[in-house]
Amino acid sequence: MTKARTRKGRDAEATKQDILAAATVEFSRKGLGGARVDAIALRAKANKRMIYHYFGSKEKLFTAVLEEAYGSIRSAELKLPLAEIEPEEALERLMHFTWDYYLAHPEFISLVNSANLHKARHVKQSERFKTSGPPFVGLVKSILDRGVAKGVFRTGIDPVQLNITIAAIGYYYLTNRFTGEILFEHDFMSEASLAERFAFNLDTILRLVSRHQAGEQMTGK
Amino acid sequence: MTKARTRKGRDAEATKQDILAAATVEFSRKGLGGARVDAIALRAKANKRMIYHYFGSKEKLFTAVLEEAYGSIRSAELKLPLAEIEPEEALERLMHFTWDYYLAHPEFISLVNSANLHKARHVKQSERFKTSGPPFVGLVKSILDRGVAKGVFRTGIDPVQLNITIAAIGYYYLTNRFTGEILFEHDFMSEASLAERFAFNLDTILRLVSRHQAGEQMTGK
Amino acid sequence: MTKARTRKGRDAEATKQDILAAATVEFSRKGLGGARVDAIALRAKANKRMIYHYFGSKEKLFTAVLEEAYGSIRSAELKLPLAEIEPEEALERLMHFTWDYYLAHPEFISLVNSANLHKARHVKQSERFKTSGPPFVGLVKSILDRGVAKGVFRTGIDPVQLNITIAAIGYYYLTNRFTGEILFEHDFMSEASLAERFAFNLDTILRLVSRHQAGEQMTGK
Amino acid sequence: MTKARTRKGRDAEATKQDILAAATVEFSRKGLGGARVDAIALRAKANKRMIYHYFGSKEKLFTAVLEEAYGSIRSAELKLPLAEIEPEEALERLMHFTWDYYLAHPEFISLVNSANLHKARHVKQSERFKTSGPPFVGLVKSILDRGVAKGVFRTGIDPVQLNITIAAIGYYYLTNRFTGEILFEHDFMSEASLAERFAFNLDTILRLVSRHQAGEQMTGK
DNA sequence: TATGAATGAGTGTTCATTCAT
DNA sequence: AATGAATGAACACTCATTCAT
Repeated sequence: MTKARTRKGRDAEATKQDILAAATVEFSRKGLGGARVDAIALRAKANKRMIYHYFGSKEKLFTAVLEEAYGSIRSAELKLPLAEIEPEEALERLMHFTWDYYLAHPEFISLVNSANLHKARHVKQSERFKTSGPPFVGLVKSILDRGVAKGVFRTGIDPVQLNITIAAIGYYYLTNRFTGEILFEHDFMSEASLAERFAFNLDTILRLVSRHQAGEQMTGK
Repeated sequence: MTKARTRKGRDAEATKQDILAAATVEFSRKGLGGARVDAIALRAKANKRMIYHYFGSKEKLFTAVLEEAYGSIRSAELKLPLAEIEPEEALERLMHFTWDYYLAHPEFISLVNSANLHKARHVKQSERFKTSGPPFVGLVKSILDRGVAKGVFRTGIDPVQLNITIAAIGYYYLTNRFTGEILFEHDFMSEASLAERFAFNLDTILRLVSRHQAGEQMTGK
Repeated sequence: MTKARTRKGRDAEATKQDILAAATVEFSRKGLGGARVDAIALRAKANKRMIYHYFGSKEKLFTAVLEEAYGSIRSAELKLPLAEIEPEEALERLMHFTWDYYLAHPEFISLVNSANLHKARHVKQSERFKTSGPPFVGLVKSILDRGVAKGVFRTGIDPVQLNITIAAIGYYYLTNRFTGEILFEHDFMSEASLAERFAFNLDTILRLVSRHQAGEQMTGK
Repeated sequence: MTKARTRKGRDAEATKQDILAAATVEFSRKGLGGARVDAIALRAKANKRMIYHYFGSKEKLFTAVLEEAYGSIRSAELKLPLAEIEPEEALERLMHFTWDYYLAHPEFISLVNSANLHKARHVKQSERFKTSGPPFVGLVKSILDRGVAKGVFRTGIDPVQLNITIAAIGYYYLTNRFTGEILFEHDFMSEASLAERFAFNLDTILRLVSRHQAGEQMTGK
């Protein structure tokens, strides 16, 4: 309401965002090499020239897309109210958040793959990544610390490794689901399959961090 | 005469292998969209026309590369003498094999990423994948079964999920090491880091499958 | 009120002049085809739209630049007080003026080259060139006439040809100095080289017009 | 006859020459910035891709054109049998050659202008220019020396300056003929005008080098 | 079997110019 | 009078693929 913009193209910031959104889709679907600037312009309903006006080049646009993508998950993560709840539940919530974010933003996974295919060259060039503020691993570390203090988590668990493992067991399942479905002759994306996978992952992590192991199965399906 | 003919035939096969090897490198480094047929021909020291002669098109060459890559890891895996050893050690050996294979064949990881970026379209088109024989999950399943029978592993563990997790915790660490090193401000590829990661992964899996949990730490660093 | 209006009017004229000056630089450096409207606007610190407002198009701006350039040398030439001095010295002064003007305004030479690359199409379209007043050749003609009357210059010298030659021997040296320095392995722009060239040119012209030739060398180096 | 080439495009050297010839025309007419690669390909009846295959880039093609252009005039000049004739006539023949070459190859003049507009950057990059062999100024120098020895030419004339002046008085007239015709209201390219100009130039040079001056006019029209 | 030459359809990028305010 | 936003056509250059031998 407040933003009674013309919406017919004369809004610089809106155009820029349209391009960024379109580029996110294209890059995540085709990769950096396979994405077409023309296709991005078409999808953004913007003139191709505007892409160069606002972003300079295809590569710089890719960098901007990565900045946006990492920025989004980061700020969403920081909004999680994990400090106020018990460490066991906080860990579960964090895993839920990660898993749900991957499911809601499949383009994020593809973009991370693309970024790494190019050895994170674009991320390294970025200014915005340099000022990324508090260490990424902070959330997990504080949960671990609180769990140890409470006596429910083991000591000596490296928060970086745990962080990576939490990401890995969700990420890998989703990004490689296409070859996975062929190799394992298993449906990866049905609601039941997704629930099953999340439960398995939660179990994996809880067994990894718990001080005492509670029998055959720790979580119900 | 026969010799000359044989030599010619061998050269043809050698050319084909050269092209395949060169394509493997190019596709893994640049992705399908970023790889260049010219670059592959140059690297293979073959005439570009030979690529079309032997493989038909860039996409079919990519398919052939994937077939070769999956075939290689598969046949290496099948050579593992796991049936003859205790299940606990067999599991550890399987994890070692997976980890070492990823380290020795980084192009395999990139190719799997590329295959999935394209929704495994090339894998689906392949004839050789259809006749891939015994289910991929067989190894893990038999180890699990033997461990349960022996009383050292829990019952009810899904071998598919376990298989995926074993792959995930190694694969993710390696494929995303470039962005990982920036985000976590951590060296991912030093010998110590690699050893630490493997130990952590082994610990993760052992805690996941074990019937009894043995205190604070199951494996030494 | 009047002041404000006047100021605005002045700013408009100033903007126009800024654009013209910037365009002169760009066109002389890059040629018509190589000059960029953006670069001209940037250099003039003016909005690109102003170029179209004041000049209509890139080509018309080029025409305006040529008009300005020719107008400047013309009016400077007309200010020379050659009628009051002896013909020999007048000729030398005219040559000095031409040479110094070329040195002080290297962009003029480039613009003339560009104008001729386009077969003087822009000059022909110009209104201001049509009303260029007295024939260009007048100065040289009157000097020649006075020299003949005084008995120091030969008769029958075509003032048009002489005019062209005076321009040629300075112009060519300067405009082609870059390839010249390579071909002749000779420094063209040092103070000594410039002085040497001017002396040679003066000698050339004096020998051409003089009635009597005075031995081995007419002018000192 | 010996070259029974297919002439339907399968001759690499012929294609290369066609491109070079077409580029010479385009660059001389439009300048480096104004020439279009498409237009060159069209004129050469070659595929645009071939330009890049053989020459690498537009700029490198421009360099090749310059090399060819300078090479041509140079080798033509070297074929002149000037050593066997009297110095006076040799000088006249050299001037004739220069003048005729400019008339027969107007593109050469334009290319030299373009080369200098870009500060001879392309010439400097060229390998072929570095091995240009005997000094360019040699012809004029040997004529001057022989004239001095014979007693018909003055001593102390710098062959470099003379060389430049011989080129200048022909070159300038031709390259700037378009603006010249407007400024001087004079036909520059009629047969009579060309003859008049050459006579004037010959007179200029002969008066410049001669030991004794022979009255009002040295050469007949 | 092998290859150098050739190509049409793109591919990222830039241009002079116009629109809307 | 002045300007930031936008555009379509063109630009230099590249691609996967085919031709001719």
